[in-house]
Amino acid sequence: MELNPKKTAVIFKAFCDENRIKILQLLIDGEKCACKLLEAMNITQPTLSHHMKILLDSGIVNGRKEGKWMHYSISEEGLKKAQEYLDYLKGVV
Amino acid sequence: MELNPKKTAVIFKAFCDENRIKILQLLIDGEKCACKLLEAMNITQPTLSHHMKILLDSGIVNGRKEGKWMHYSISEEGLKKAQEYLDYLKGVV
DNA sequence: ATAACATATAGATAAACATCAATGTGAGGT
DNA sequence: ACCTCACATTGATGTTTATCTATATGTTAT
Repeated sequence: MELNPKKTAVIFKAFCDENRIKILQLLIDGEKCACKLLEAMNITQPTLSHHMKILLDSGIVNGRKEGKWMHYSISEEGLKKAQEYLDYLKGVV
Repeated sequence: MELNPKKTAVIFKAFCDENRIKILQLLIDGEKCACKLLEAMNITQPTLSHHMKILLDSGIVNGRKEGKWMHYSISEEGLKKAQEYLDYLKGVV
């Protein structure tokens, strides 16, 4: 079980900002490139870039570069880690 | 499913601070009063009070007043909501 | 009623964070 | 080589958050 408080906090940073929740929502139906996310969000390109960095650092989102484009998708593995922590709190683990 | 980005962010605020993760860790083995949490943490009493408020607002922690003492415990229901959101992201729901 | 205790609230401050405009980087296309 | 496009990085700014000291509130014991 993940017991390091700092690391755990970094994982859940993914979910504690309104715009990042919106971004995750957009990724539910599969991988999207940054440009698609940008046009769906009401923020500037550098702000999106900032949020994507936090999402990558959290492990909740995967990034894949293809030519000029950056493709983002939800990480099953990252989600699993977050779920494992919640299970741990629940006393399941 | 919880779809409101703002509300979802409030739930997960519980987990995105190092000290709150430590507090949740202390609550895993059952209900504890604020004074017990305080002596286990390296923060002042008002700072603990501040974090407990955020944890209550998130729904992840329950509070119960008994005389002078305030007893806190992890909320199964709150955790369930958080888990449902992660399941939703996973495409389970 | 008074004192002591547990917790909350108010107010101040510093650090962290979200945001933007401007600029840098690196990949294709001409 | 040059230009354009997609994205990242930098630097500045305002807002939010974490933290503290001081004080208020409410409960119990004397």
